[in-house]
Amino acid sequence: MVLQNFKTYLQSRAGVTEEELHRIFEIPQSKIFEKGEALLNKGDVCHHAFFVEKGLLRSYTIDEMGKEHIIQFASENWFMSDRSSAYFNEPSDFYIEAIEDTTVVLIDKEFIELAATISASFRQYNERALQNHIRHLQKRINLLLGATAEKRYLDFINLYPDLTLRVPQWMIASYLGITPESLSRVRKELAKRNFKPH
Amino acid sequence: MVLQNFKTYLQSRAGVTEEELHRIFEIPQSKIFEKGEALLNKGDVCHHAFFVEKGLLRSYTIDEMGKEHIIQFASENWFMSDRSSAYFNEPSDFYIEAIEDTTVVLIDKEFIELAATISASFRQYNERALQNHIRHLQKRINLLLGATAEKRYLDFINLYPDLTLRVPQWMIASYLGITPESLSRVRKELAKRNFKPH
DNA sequence: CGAGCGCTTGATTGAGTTCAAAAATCGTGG
DNA sequence: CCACGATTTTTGAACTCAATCAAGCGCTCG
Repeated sequence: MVLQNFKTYLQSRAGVTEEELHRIFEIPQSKIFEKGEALLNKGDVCHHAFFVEKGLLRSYTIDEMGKEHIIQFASENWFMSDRSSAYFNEPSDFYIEAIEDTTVVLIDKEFIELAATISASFRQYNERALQNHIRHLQKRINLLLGATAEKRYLDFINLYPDLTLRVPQWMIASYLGITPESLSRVRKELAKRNFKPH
Repeated sequence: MVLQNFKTYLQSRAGVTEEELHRIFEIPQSKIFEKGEALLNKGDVCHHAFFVEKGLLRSYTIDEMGKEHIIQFASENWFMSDRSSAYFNEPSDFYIEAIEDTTVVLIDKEFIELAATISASFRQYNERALQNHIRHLQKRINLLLGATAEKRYLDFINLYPDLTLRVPQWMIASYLGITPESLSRVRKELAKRNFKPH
């Protein structure tokens, strides 16, 4: 059976037992998206959360000037979704796209509800995840309000050391809210000051 | 009885019935904070959500440079809390303070749980509020990533026309992530271009 | 192997900050 | 109710960080 990461995740993170797992696992479908392929387009209603079994996703918006702003990355064992769109059944404001060839588990509302019914600890976990999401967004706002380009980058590589290697630089720049050129200069400056990532 | 706003709110927004209201209303306490008084300090665990019955609150952080960054405002019929701190029982990263003399309803976990037990529609409403919060944070991140000072300000007065009049300008500037001087200039520029708020 | 994409580097520009000080507004005590 | 001190807002000038524009390099993948 594939989806080993997802199973392990449900057990170790969400506290779902082996037995519950069997009952839950009737449902989930997996799907492979190629590098560059879209999982969700602006204007579509988001019907799933995507659990990344293997690979790398990004979500992003495009503003009136045609510029991309990356909202989030998701590599192995992360979820990606447009919560607002899914919850309110509204067209999404953003895009979700595969940065690498990516295997995802499709998680729809029925799955969540079933899992929450079957496993109390899954329900708790889900609530916890929501709160964590808020905390994460809050922190990002704080960084954007106050921190310089360099601080934002340092925070990023600190928080997501694995992503730093896999995500193209211009996408990291977009996530940080700076231009690729600026990021290049920040990195140069850090290197000069003898900063070694990892 | 005071707390009329809170009652009306529960009925009209959260769909709580008159009958349920009587059972729920054993609990909530109200409290008055004077202008400038702190409702929550950094480092404290946040044990309540505050419903603003009358008045105006702000939440803000202070960064390493000693600069304030305003997270959120809350006037009548809004909630203010540090969700993360309350949920995870962690010391809060931020401050909550009264901008005007403010009457708040203190809402603790027991109240939420009781209300959710008694009223199904309250439970739904609460979930909805959480999702809305996420959507709101998301939007703010987008603005901070892409928009100029002017656009951010226009968005603000569009979203919170009432606050624009009651909140000191330097606080709005802090919320927008710009200096008071810059905001003053933005306003001047808008006035010159014959822009009339309201 | 060549075209395109991503990264770097340089020169220039510009939005917003900083510092300073004046003008306007607020609030509080007499 | 007025007056005075404090806070807020405005204005000006110099400066700074990051954006923009432009060009070149190197890699990859078709």
